[in-house]
Parts: sequence; structure tokens; C-alpha cells
Amino acid sequence: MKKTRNTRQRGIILDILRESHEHPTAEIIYRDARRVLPNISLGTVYRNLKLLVERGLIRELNGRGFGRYDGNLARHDHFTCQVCGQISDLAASEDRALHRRVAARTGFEISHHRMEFYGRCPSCRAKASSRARARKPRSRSPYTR
Amino acid sequence: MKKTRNTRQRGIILDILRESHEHPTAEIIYRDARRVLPNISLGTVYRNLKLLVERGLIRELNGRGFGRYDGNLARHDHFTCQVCGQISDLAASEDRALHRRVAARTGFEISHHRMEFYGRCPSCRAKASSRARARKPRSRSPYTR
DNA sequence: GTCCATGCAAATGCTTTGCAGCCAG
DNA sequence: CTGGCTGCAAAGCATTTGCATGGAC
Repeated sequence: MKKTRNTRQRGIILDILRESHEHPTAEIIYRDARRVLPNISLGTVYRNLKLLVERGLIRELNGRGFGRYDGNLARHDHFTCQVCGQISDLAASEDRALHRRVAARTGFEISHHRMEFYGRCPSCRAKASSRARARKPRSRSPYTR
Repeated sequence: MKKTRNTRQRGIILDILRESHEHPTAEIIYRDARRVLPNISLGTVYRNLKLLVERGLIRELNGRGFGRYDGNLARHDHFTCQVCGQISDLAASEDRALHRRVAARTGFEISHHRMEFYGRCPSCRAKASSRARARKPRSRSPYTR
């Protein structure tokens, strides 16, 4: 494995990720890092995020949208609220047993999985039901042949 | 829902997606479409992919990398080989029961999930074991505090 | 002192958009 | 006819990269 140096920039980026539960984007990490190191550049943030992912020190989420990162390495899943866009952590629902089952069925050797749930979070459900109104039936799509 | 017309371009893009099991990128769809409609533009491909996703006629994969699309709407998961990059379909491992369990535990209302497995496919496993050689112990990372 | 990492800015590459003409309904 | 669609090209934007300098070890 290539040799790396332990720079201030790198350390700060890791700190931000570990202290945040927000699954921040590169841009957000950049903004936060600038509060400590006003001269850090976006390029450096990207370079380090990439390196930290390769080293397995952080994870990259690829559910909704572009590059969001996660400093929480404990096995866990994610839930994305389709109304407000908030991403929450979920305790892992399953793991080894699931992997074994799928591997046995398919012949793939499974190292890990990524599971993302989508739906509505409690607070968006509440808001929605308070203004529950008009309901149109969904029409048949024209492309179904 | 907005009104849409049924154009040749749109139909061809849908056909390509439905006939392919390769989870093609926009670029690949564009290349294929040009064999039938040499003048179709990349912009049109993107516009239609977006529209078809909104209409629920295709799915967008967001596992590894950028925009890959899937014309197979049946509930299924994906497996990505980390060696060769190939993406395979897997029969869905679970669904309603899992959603109910997670919903009960968290209070989220779950509409669907996305599950991606990562590891090595049978053919890459075979290749790897035939040249199994040097094994270096992984060194401790310098960033673990 | 070495050579990896940084800052800065230019470059890339995927995706989106504005616009005038086109064509499905 | 009407207004959604298309091709084309320019624009957007997130991410990457080249280069000279700086700093970790």
C-alpha cells in the first residue's frame, strides 16, 4: 500500500466526518474545514475524501444524489425521506446470515452490501396527514405495450 | 400528471432498456439508439431517461458510479463484482416483511428499498485463485486515534 | 533532504438547458 | 393547429488534474 503522510488537512477532514451524523457532501466538508483552515482548497478535500475511502476510513454513500460521505464505519443502513430529503442511520438489519444465503444461492462471494430504504419520515407523515386532501387515481402509462 | 407524447426516440430508448440486461449508461443507450435513429442527440436521451424514471417506467441504479439505468421493473437487487465491475441481477431477497420490521422499529413509512451486494463473481474468483500468491499483512492505518 | 500533499486554477466529463424548428395527437 | 419534443450547441457543476511550492518524516 502506498505511503501517506498525516497532514493537518487530512486529519481535519476525518474529524469532521467522524463528528457529523449528517452525511455531508464534499462542499459542506470544505466549508466546515475552512473554519479551521481558511486556506484549504476544494481540490484537497476531494483528494483526501478519495484517499480516505480507499483506505477504508470513511464510506461513500451513493444512494440519493452525488457524493455524500459517512464517517461512521459501524455496519448500518440508511433511510432517505422522499419528502424532506433527510438521510438517517439505521441499525443494520441483517448481515452475515443474509450474505451466506445470497452467496449460496448465486455463487457470488459477498464482501458487503449496501441497503437504502426510501419512504416518509415520521415528521413528514404527520405534516402530510394534516393536510390530506384531493386524491386522483393514477392513469395508465402510454408506454406499456 | 403532465401530458406526454409518444415519440419514436422515447420508444426506442425504452426498448433498449427493456431488452438489455446490462444496466447501460446514458452514453451506451445513446450509442445503441443511434443505430436506429442516427440523428438522435445525447440531450434527448437524458431528457427521456429522466422522464421515464419519473413515470416509473425504468429505474435508475445508483450503486457504484454514475447513472446506470434498468428497464427491469420487477423487484430485484443487484450484485456488483468489485473485480470486473459487472453488475448482475438478483432475485429480491426479501421485501414486505423486511419493510414492516424496519418500519415497526423506526417509525418510518417505507415505500421501497435498494439493496446492492458487493464482492467477487464466480469467474473472477476462479481467475484469482489460480494465481494466488504473495500475501502481505495489512498495516495499521495512521489515522486511527 | 525527499517526495507526498497542498493551493490554485485550468481542465474534464457527465448532465442540463435555451432556442428555433418539428411533429404527434 | 398546438404545445410537447427534438437536435444542436452552449452552459452548468461536481470532480479531477497539472504544476510549482510547501511541509511531514
